[in-house]
Amino acid sequence: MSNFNQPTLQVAQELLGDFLIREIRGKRLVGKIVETEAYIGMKDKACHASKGMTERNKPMFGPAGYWYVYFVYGNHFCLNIVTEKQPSAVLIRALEPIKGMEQMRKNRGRDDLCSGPGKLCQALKIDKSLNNLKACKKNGLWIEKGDNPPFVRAKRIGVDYAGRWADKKWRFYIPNSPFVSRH
DNA sequence: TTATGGATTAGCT
DNA sequence: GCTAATCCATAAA
Repeated sequence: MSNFNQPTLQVAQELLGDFLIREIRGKRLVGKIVETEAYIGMKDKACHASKGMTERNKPMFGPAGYWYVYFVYGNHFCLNIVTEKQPSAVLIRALEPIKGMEQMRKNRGRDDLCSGPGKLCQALKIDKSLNNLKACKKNGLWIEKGDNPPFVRAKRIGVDYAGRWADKKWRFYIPNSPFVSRH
């Protein structure tokens, strides 16, 4: 996946199997993307952009291919890649750790490394300093193409407040992977 | 200036 | 299965 300026559902599906690469002081942490969710436009009540542009969500109103990182529940960061023209993004929910597991384990303080949006941000040291930066090597966080695996689609998680939008099957993951988030 | 609640996680029953 | 923890962004006043 290199062009994020295309329909969000398509980006969310094509990202599965791609590699998320984090480079810190020359050291690389690598994970394969195994779970994503699409948040699409201002009508989608589950999407932060549905309330209009705010200080927090403004990266989604910018160009595709930029990171949208936000803080939730007083504890956790979530990593999204901005897509297409309308304010939309794909939430990266889980990774299969590929490289740099020792460092991830240090960052996390436990063996459960990347099986959730908050977990993978902690494992890869992703925080608001990356917010609204382009996904490229220069910024130390980018995506490289991998093989497209078979996947299934399901309802998004944690958005029950969004009414009928909560029923949209806009979550994609690799079935039977031990690395996807629980629930 | 104050109040509210969340795109979660960890720990416990 | 259930829920406390935790704090920033947002909305209300």
